[in-house]
Amino acid sequence: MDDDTGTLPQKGDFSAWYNDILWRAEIMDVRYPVKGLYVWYPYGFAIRKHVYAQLRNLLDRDHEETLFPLLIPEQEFMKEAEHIKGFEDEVYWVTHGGRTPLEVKLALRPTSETAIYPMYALWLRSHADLPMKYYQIVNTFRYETKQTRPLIRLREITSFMESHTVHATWDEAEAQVEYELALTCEFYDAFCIPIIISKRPDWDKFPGADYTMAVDAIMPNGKTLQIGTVHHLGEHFSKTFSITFEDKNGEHKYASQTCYGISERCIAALISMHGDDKGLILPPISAPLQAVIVPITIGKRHEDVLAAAEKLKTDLTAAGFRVKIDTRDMRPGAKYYWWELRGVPLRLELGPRDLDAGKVMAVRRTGEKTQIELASVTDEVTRVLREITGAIRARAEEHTKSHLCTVASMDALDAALNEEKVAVVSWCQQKGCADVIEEKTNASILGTNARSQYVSETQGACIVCGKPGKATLVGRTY
RNA sequence: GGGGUAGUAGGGUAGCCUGGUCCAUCCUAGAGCGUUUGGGACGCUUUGACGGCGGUUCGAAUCCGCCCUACCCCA
Repeated sequence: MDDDTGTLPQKGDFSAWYNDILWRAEIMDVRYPVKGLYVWYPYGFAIRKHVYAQLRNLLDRDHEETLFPLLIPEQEFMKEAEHIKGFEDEVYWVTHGGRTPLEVKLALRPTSETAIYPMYALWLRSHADLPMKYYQIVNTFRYETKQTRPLIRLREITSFMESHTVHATWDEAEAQVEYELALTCEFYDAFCIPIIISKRPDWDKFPGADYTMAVDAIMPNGKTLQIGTVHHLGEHFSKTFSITFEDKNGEHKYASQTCYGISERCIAALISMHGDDKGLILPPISAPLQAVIVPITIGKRHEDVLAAAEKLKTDLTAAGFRVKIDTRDMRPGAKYYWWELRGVPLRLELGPRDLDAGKVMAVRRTGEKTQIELASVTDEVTRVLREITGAIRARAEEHTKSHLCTVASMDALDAALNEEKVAVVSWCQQKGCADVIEEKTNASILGTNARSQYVSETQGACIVCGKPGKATLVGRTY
């Protein structure tokens, strides 16, 4: 393959690859003239639609979807002290209605606790109302001061799923945290994205939470991307917002709460984890088009081939697949590259030769090329798409496994990080030792209590002070 | 938070210091016509820009001011 034909940067240059593929594959347009705000192209939005449909399916098992306002009055926003401290530098304020200054400033939600919880206080009366499990998928605004990146660090998060649950006891809320972590695992597994769950250190938890469980994925360059969080809020917010209920004995008690969030970073992970030098690779469940039919129309067989392609499309569509025929006036080769860039999992090439043989050429985005019988095409496509999903998952797992290692000294940690790996070290859980680790390695403590099939819980001596420590993830982060 | 560099058509560049053109230029970019079509075809025709607002000037992509945006470095 000629070097000068591929214009997409190699995936090894991940940052350039990522920026380039977003517009080449028509996912996001970064040219909107406000910093940190980006535009979804229709193709990108179609991917989003399928990803979020899956998220809704999972949540709808036992949550209910709702919708709260974008604007939050200042006095509500300012109620919970820790929460304010965490967000006040990043809040956009609406100060005017037309030309009239507002008496009460209105915050554009950076997250919705302070919009939702005053209403929860009104809605919750009795233990019979519990548990309450609601979620919404909305945009949120944060005035990011660090460098913004499409889908990753945004001033308008366009697709923030936030779940807010209320429970009678702290233990029930804790069980809910576990349940939502399990949902997250299932969600990411559907898109073949390996994740690592860990408990964030205290200084990195959500402002106003008892503790934060975070979900990270390892990007191609070894940096981690936080793609989900579940927070146990304890009674911080219920005390502030008077979210109380009458228990069976008639006593008034504060509720215990959780919140849980996933944003369009999940799509950044989807793109980054699976794509290659040729472009996107979309797991079939997320692909706007699961198969594209490229008719090879030569000479007088035009009509025969097109008719056969139409029938093939009709059969596959009836079987529930998302399929399109590419009838554009382009050479077939150009179409192949076009759809490979956009990550379509399966290409079906249908020409006169195939037609005579009663077959169609099936080319997988993951590499293999086989002939399948037209007579049993829906069964074959079902099987092939399942195998493609399996191949994508295996590749992602291999990548994640190869970017993780366990080390026992600062030097080894530094070396591992420079090899673009995430490391597991023993750490005594003292802030002082964490500062030493973070400063010397220019990396971050991700968390403890790691849960991953790739990381084993180990006990050992803290790599800084030598006291007994716990297995802790350290990595460079986005 | 502090500092630096930059913004020219769909994308990429030159021009700017030293203000003055009828056509600036390159492309896997756009539009049109024709010949093509089993892994990125070719010919011809053609469109299109100086980030925004204001200032200086007979005249501004070029000089000045403010703003917006992007990228890089340092905390």
